[in-house]
Amino acid sequence: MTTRRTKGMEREALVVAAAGEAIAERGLANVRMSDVAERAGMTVGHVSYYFPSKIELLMRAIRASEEQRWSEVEVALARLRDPWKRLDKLLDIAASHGARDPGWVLWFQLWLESALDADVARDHHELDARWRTILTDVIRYGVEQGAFESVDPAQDAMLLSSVVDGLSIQVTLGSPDVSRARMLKLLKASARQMLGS
Amino acid sequence: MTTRRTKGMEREALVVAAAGEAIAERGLANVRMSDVAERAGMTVGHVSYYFPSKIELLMRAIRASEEQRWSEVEVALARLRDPWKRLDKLLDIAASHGARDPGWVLWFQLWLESALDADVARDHHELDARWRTILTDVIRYGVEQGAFESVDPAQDAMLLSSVVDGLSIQVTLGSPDVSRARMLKLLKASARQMLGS
Amino acid sequence: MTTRRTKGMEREALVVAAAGEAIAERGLANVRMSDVAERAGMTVGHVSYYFPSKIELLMRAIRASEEQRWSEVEVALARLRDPWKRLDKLLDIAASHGARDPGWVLWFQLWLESALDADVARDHHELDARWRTILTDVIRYGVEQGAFESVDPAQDAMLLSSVVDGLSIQVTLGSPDVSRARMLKLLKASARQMLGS
Amino acid sequence: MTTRRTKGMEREALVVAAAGEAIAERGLANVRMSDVAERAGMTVGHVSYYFPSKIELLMRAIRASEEQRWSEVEVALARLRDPWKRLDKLLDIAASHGARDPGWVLWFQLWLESALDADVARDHHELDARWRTILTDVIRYGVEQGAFESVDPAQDAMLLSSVVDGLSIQVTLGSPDVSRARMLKLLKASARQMLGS
DNA sequence: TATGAATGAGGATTCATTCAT
DNA sequence: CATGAATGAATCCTCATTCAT
Repeated sequence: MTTRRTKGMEREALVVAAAGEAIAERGLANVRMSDVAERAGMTVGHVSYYFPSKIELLMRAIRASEEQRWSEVEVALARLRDPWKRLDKLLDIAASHGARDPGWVLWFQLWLESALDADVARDHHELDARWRTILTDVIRYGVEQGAFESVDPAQDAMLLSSVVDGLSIQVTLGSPDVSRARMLKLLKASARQMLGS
Repeated sequence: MTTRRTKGMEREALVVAAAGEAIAERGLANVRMSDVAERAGMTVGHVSYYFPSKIELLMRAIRASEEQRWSEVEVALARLRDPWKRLDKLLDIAASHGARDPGWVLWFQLWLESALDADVARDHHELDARWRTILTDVIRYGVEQGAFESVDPAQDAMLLSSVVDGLSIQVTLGSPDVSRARMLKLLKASARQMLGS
Repeated sequence: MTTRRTKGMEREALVVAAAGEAIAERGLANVRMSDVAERAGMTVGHVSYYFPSKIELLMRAIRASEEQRWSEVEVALARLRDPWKRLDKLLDIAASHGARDPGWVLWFQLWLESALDADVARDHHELDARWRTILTDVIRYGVEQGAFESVDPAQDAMLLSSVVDGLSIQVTLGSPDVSRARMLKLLKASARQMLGS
Repeated sequence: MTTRRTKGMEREALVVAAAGEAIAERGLANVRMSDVAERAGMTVGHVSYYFPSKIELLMRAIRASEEQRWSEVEVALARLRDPWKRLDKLLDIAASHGARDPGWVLWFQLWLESALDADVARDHHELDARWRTILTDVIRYGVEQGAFESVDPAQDAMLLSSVVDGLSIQVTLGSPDVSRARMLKLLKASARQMLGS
């Protein structure tokens, strides 16, 4: 049963997804409303009908991408009881999945735009804080379970997520020096040194 | 004595510097040839005369910015004999100097463009490798002096520079959670844990 | 008792009124079907359902506005027996009521459109002639009553209504030189010089 | 000798003239930048190069049209010594020259826009005041020469120019009741009644 | 009747680049 | 070397109108 309402929402999500893909591939500045429209299988006018301004559409796209990854994390972590496995899984999901990882390219975009526009910066801080909260929670869980040693979980999360960012940049850019496998090894080693008892 | 040649080079450098500033402030996509021209005190036509294409100008600007920071590093490190002081100084120069640090905004731009364009990616790797080489050399020097303990200086440089990147992103974006002072403290602590004997 | 028919007519009138207000405030060219719809408390689709074309709606709006003022005149004049009072009252109603008087802004619009479109010009002449007829009748009434002296009432009406137009333009545009009060004084003085015996 | 500068000014004037014609013929809202460009024999981009916004171009066009008529008046009046001839000549130039008189259609446009936009209103008042000043000066000249009788030349100018406006509207709209000849006769009669001794 | 999603033609504006001077 | 007028393609956005529900 396809009511008008659900149809509208489906198409809206379609547009957001199309925009996300396009930005990850070509970069915000090079994405045309017509590219998004074409990808979403509708007319330019209609994309504008949903999203009156280009920047608005793009912000939505980035947020949608992150929300999807968050729920992925939630599902994955809920299954794991062992603190180390839980942490490893989180790093696995959060860190870049390889050259041109769309999610990470969106972050590159977000960093740049945040540096230029205060409104976007607010959005960035929110998204960023969310990831750090997730990591902090995982660390706290490990401490509670007696598996991790951490005097300041929030600070450790900050440091660890910085390493995730730094190495993911390399991986996303296809650095010859850092494969995804090596990145994960380094991340896990860092985590063990930081939290291991 | 101002020959035609030196005059030409001066103006060229002027244009490159102007472009760098403009990109750091407004972002590559929002910089117009006329912005650059205005900043450099010349006409659009003349900027085009020096740099036939926009993208070429922009790449030059980023490279010039980095080269300046490298020579800054070279001068500063040459004066210091103590390995820890040398390392601290390097981190001090390399890490972000605060919200909207122009040099770091250019890196944001570079990461993004590298993800989208293979030619730019090559340039990025070169610039990035250069920084890592500098850090590796500093670590090796510390090991030679008996001050640092490092089995794999290149790998430690990779990890440490990742933390620099990750935290500098926060500082450059004016994160309420990471001031420059706190970032430097965290960086030094990380370095000590990593290399301290 | 609200039959389907009366309900339809009510809503149609609502749309026409909304259109009139909108045009007076923003000008025909800047009025969107959606503006009218919003004002009338219905959807764009529904406004289009009543008025298949935009121009048609707008013409209707102007005519409706004038018809309302005519009946206002009719009611007011019927009560007055004294020729001078009747003339003064007519001038009072017909002349602009101040800066941005909606009725007069619609006339500005009508003059412009009439100059560009022969169909509209026909409508304008009709509306304009109607006003002049009303004025001519008032003058004739004054002559019959022995109060006015006029060899050619139609010509006097033409002249007097020209002054009304000319001064009302100033008042509607908020000219610092002509307040509504001063305009009325000038109008009455002109009338007395023209028709006074 | 065609320098770059004079060439630039010529083309700018060309654009302004083209815009004026186009607006008078089709109305501001229906004039496209491309219409103006085509008329002026250049590209749309170039018209925008001279006039960054449409409204700006249009204001310039109206002002240019009036300035031309003012200098026409100046030349014509300078030749005439007789006060009545001078006044008649002014009315002759100022009043509408027939159906669709381009200058008057521009005034229709100006009245409308002034009612909707305060910035335009300021411009209108300035243009309008200029005409009234010219008329006032002509009346004062007549009084000085002992030919006219006027207690308040400014007020008489206001009234007379109102009649000019009111009748010119009729003539410009091709009213079957007012030919240009009849308008001029009425205007001169009004002037004589108002100022005649 | 009433809705509002969808269309698609079109318009203003921007801007890198060229080129005559 | 230097200018800046001129180009014209490209792009975002608007909006009257249609039509399935």
